[in-house]
Amino acid sequence: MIDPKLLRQATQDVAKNLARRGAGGEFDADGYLQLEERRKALQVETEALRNERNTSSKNVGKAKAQGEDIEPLLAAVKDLGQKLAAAEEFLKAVQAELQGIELGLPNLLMDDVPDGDDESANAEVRRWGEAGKFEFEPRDHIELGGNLGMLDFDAASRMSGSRFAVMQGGLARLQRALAQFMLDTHTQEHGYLESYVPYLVQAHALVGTSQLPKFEEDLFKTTGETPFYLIPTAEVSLKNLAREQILEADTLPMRLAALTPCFRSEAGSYGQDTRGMIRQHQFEKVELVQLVMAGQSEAALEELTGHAEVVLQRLELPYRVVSLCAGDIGFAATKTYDIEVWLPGQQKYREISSCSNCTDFQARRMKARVRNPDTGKPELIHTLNGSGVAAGRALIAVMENYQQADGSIRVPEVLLPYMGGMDVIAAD
RNA sequence: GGAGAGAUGGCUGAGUGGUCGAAAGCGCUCCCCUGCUAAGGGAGUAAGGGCUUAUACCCCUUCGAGGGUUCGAAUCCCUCUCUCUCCGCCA
Repeated sequence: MIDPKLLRQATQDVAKNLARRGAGGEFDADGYLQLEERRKALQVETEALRNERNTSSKNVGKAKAQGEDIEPLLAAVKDLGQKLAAAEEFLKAVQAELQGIELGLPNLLMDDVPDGDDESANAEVRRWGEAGKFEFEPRDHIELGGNLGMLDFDAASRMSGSRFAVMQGGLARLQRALAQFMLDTHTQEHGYLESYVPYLVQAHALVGTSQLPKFEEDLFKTTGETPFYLIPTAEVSLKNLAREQILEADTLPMRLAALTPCFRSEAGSYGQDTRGMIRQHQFEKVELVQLVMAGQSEAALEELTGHAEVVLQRLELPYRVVSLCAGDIGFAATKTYDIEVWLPGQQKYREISSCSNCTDFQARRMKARVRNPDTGKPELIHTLNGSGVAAGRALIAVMENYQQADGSIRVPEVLLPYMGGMDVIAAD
């Protein structure tokens, strides 16, 4: 949520910033200001009425204590209650309407976010590694996995439908090895606290991280009296650890990491990446989260992105980092770097990590604060997150980049300790 | 699933209809005292919002959540949620 104070004091500036997002940034500034005018009038009126009622009631109490006749006092406040109730109802409605608007507005963009409508306008920041030269025609992961007999989409679809995969044998182990390696790297070298967190959360947690109310269709939801949502990313669970907390300053920056499955309904992505494991309803991901003091989030974004890059560097996977343009950047982010890994089978760079600075946008929704040691006052923290990285996509990248002419897959050096002596994944 | 107990400020914990946003303690901040340290004395210390140039004053809200009774609710009534203990079941 954008700071409501900013929203009403610098409405046109906010509108201008949001407009950079194109389709996602619609904001009826005039309508908002009108509504805000009504809110102000109603709130002032309501609070004045409440003040009157409170004072009167106290006088009743005093009079009663002194044994005076309270009947005239009671008569004086008789119709106050009704007026107050009516005012409160109006105010509540206007506030709800305002909040609805506020919850639907995306975060303000940082100035250095490039202009543009879609991913074609994303700006490449840097490249690492040499996009694979093969002495043979590289296969994609679908063919590789199928030939190995370790990747089965048919079996998955028979029980679960499309966008699921079954992996077995060396491939299943390779994914586990990747996840372990990533988690170890981040916890042992980058200072992240390994965390096991709920995979099912309630709506308010998702409102906090801003998947709700706007993006409900992307989520899986359970039935029952209190519905649960399956987390689309561990970002939700990790960030909500700070929900409704006033953290001590010396606990920041807080670096949190978790390996979890992620569940996405992929509504609206019909026809995109229907083949293979790129876009699944369920996938494993190591997520990195940082909770920092305001003012430190810009540096933290660079750092966190670097942490994700280390994983790809150790795996010797070529990648590039792009800064997402205004039209492509996520709802909660003020700035996002995507890390795209080279996939020889597609001859393309594909997203494997997305690292975002969400400033105080989510913290405001979650009421996640820190006590500023200088002022003694609570202030909103800044939240950041990034994949470190998506295990399913890392598996694809390893398969395609480490494939050999005979269709076997070499195990990357850094994964050997996790593979129980297996250095090549080959068909039986 | 059954029975019982509970939910109050950063923490512990008192408070059963009216100057209670809330005793006391801990913690924290500042001051005093004392060679240092320890101990001691004093003062201050909830959050959110409104108004506002203002982090000043003033006002409103909040004692798990939501309803209700009342001129007035932390306190009474109803519903819900969560936590703890015991039993049952279970990985």
